[in-house]
Amino acid sequence: MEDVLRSLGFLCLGSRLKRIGEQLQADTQRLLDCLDVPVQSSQYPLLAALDRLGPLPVGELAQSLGITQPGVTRSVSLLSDLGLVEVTQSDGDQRRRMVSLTKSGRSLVDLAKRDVWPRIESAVADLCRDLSGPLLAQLAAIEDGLAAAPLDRRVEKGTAQ
Amino acid sequence: MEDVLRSLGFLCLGSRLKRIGEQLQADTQRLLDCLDVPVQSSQYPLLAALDRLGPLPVGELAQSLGITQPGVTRSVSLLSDLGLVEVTQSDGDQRRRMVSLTKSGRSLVDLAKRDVWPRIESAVADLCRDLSGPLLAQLAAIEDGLAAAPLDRRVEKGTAQ
DNA sequence: TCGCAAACTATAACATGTTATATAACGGGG
DNA sequence: CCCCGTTATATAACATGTTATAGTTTGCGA
Repeated sequence: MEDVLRSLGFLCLGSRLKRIGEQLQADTQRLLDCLDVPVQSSQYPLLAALDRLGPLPVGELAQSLGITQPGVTRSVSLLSDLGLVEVTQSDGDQRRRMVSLTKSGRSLVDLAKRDVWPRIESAVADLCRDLSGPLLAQLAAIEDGLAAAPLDRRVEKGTAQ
Repeated sequence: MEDVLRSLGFLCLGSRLKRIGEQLQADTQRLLDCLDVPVQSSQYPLLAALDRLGPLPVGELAQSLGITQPGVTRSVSLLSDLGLVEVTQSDGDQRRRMVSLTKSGRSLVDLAKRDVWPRIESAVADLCRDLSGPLLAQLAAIEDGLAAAPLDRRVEKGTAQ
């Protein structure tokens, strides 16, 4: 069965990038499920942003993640329900709501940084190893690579080094 | 403001690909809006699949697009409401529902193939021109390129050649 | 040939992005 | 000093992907 998105080349590049991204996130999610962490893979960028940049107001968090403010507001309230982040207003400006990691969020991030993220990163790096040449060829290689061995199968290989 | 996804490199590649894909689709949507076509950019792959492969049952359509069957079912019913595709059961197997372009869908695709898709393709090709090197570098170049001149600004340049 | 597992599609529930808009707080100019 | 535009966030409505599951047909095998 012909892969139409691939055949269309540049024309539907956006759809194709989204499709590959979803595949990667789904694979990552399976990894996380095995490791018994209670957060969707798509929430990690937000946690990583707070880890790297410290407490931030909603708007700046949105900017640093490259998504819109309503998206951040929703993720924050989700993570807040899970007890991983908290929202305070201590600042002088009552409009701004500072988002920060809770103790529990801090622990999760520290654990992830030590045990989980390196594995994921090495699995993805393994997938992308030796890629070169035009973008579309690299994308095709990633798709083929994921089809041949999903990320979870690349983790052990990656950490064995 | 640091771009966290970019800093994280391979770790959040999935999120980053999705973000770039969404950006491309949004830019494409703006192009389509100018040209007064009544369909979201994300529906074009389905129409293109029917154009390339002819009438297909829902399941094969899903396979050729690399998305799940419920996603196709919903898009088909949306496009069917717009009168662009139709669903028939003529086949021997009563479980299968063949999806095909209507006359109106055929016209839209023909028009798009002649007037719209070449412009989009050349704009994206322009964006990706001269890309080379490691994947992450190419992605960064695409993001920078889109920030500097969104797709709609690249159309005239592209068609002028 | 009857029954039941497999195959195909539809539906429900959810995830997470978007745009548009409402609400509340800030702060400058008359 | 108050009004009003600007800024920050929340909410609503929608788009479109997913997984899980229900409901029909089909067709094989006892």
